[in-house]
Amino acid sequence: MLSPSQFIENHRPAGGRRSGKRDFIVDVFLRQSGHLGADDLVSLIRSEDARISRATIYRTLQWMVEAGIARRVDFGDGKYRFEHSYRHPRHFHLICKSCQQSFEFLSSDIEAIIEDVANARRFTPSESVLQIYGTCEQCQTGLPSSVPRLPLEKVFARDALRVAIATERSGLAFYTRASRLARDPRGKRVFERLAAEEREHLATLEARYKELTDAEPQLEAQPAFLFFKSASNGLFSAGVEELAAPGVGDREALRIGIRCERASHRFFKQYGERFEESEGRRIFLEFADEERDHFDLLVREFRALVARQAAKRPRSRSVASPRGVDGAAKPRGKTGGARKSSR
Amino acid sequence: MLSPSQFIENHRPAGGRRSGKRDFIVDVFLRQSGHLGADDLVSLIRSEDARISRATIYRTLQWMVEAGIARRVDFGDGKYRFEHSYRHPRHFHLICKSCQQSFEFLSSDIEAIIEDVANARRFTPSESVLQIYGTCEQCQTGLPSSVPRLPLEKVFARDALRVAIATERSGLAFYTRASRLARDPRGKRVFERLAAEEREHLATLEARYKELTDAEPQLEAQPAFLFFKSASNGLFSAGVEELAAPGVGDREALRIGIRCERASHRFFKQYGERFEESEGRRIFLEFADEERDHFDLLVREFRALVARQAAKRPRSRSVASPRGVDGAAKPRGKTGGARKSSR
DNA sequence: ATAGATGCAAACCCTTTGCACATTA
DNA sequence: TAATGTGCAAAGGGTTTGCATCTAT
Repeated sequence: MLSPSQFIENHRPAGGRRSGKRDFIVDVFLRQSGHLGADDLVSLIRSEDARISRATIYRTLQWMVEAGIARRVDFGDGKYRFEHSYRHPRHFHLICKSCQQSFEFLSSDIEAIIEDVANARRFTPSESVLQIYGTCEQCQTGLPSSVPRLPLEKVFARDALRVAIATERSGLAFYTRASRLARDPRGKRVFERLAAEEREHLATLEARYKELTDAEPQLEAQPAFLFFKSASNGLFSAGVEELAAPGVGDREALRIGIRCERASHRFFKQYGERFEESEGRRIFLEFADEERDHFDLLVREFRALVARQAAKRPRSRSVASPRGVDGAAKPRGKTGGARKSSR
Repeated sequence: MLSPSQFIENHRPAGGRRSGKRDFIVDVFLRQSGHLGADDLVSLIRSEDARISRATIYRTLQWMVEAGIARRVDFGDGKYRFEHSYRHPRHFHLICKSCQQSFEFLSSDIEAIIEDVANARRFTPSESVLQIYGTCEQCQTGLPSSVPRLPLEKVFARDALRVAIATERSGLAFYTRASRLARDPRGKRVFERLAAEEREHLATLEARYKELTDAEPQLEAQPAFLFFKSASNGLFSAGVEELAAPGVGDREALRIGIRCERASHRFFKQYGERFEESEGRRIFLEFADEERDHFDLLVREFRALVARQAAKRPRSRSVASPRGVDGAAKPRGKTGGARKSSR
């Protein structure tokens, strides 16, 4: 896992030269957790006993933003705030108008809609800002928060694990059911094998989750950071239901599995990649790889099944070949048998 | 329909006194369609040959914002812009970073998620800002837009009608199917009657849609303003599918209808109410009323059915009474028959 | 008569910049 | 030594405000 200084080194642009003051400012800044105004940073620096001019602070903030170390956010009150991106993914904000505190969250569903809207207008989005203004719990009740705020980094990892676990669970349900339904003995074995794998992964993930929450007892009580509603019941839930439909044979089951694994792979890859280096990112990317492996296995199996069926009934009706994990139709291997088809 | 001056009068706060200059500024401002910076408004005023000081413009803008005539928006480039709210509902923005043009849209799905997120944090939202920055079509292709931009007001009305029509269509499908399925002759008649009503309303809405688009040939080509994805296939679509499930009797059908009508009523009411006075708002609110009428009819019918069944089989298993249109359990009328139940 | 609206210029706030000086490679 | 970073103070842009002067009610 990246240390703060490695993080800075990775982002330091070429051609600049080093300076103790800048390093000091960056260091102080990275140690903060929330959003700072330029002025807040000046006071921080001053309090940590260093005499650095306001202009340098501004220039360093700009430097950090350009380097990708910091993000500039605008809460609409006429001054900019800055947040660092070290183990801190891009996100949206809830902003309390009365105490100016802010809370962070991320919603994959909102991001998906944003994509849709932009597409509909043929607009190429580069960055989206969503701010919910209002009154926070404390300002309303007057009571202090019952749970102290933990660093976002941990909550993020927790939520990433939760999403992965939900997906794994629904995957397990899917393969268990599919293996029960399967008629073809070879297909049955594949589903059983996948179910076993899911069970194992699930155990690993749950252990990791336990480890994380044991180390930080307050962690489970923290409010959510990731709002991945469409994924929160597991990306295979729909597939499980589809299995229940009458007339679903081995081939259909494979196809559904392929679709779910592809969707799942894409989901975890997409989010993993857009996150900053962090445990959450690692969880997403590792999981994406696993899903890709399952995907590949299922596709191989699908091809084999089609080949066997074609051998039995050479004139059977043609079958669409599953597309690759990234959506394009995969060039068919030498397995042969499947015929190109419409629909 | 409200005229601009009525609109202003409705918003004018008590206790102020009238002034020709302010009136003039407001008038000029309301005649604009996009977003103006304070300075743009100053130039506009100057070009319309009036010598009004910058300070007065700023003060009037503030006055309008407080009165609800204008909204202040922040595109993140260090200056505020203002948009009026006359026939112009709150919305989100797509902002082109290269030409600074902005495009407006509204998504009920995003707003629903925002609610969820705020709830999860026990945060009381008062206002949400969503801005998608990026590059617009023209700036990318270099070509001028093929369709000239029409006033938002018309696009809004068009989209409101589209949502209403989709709902009406799905409602028609629902009642047609339900009437075919119904066993009880009285239930059948009710469903038939509702299907007939839907057909009639649908015709009215479609005529209105045609009228609107005939008057403005470019209207249909305008990009969408309302992104009501979850509603765009009609709020009864799920209900139609549920009817197809095995074992759905008259009572279940009524129940599904009640649920759909309630959801539909709420949806149209909620949005209708939050829109500024406009044709779109009227469409939403009128439609909400219709849905409420259907809801009431179905509930009466449900009670009657339960009563009849109870008379036949006095010891039948108990049945939940449908809740009122606003979600709370309705106080039962004198119809009697239905027994309080769990579940 | 008096609260409220207007004009002018100055003040404000946050941020950027010009220029002389210091530092790093 | 040549390019880059720093400090200071001044400028910048957008917005607000104090105060004297009008003007509606």
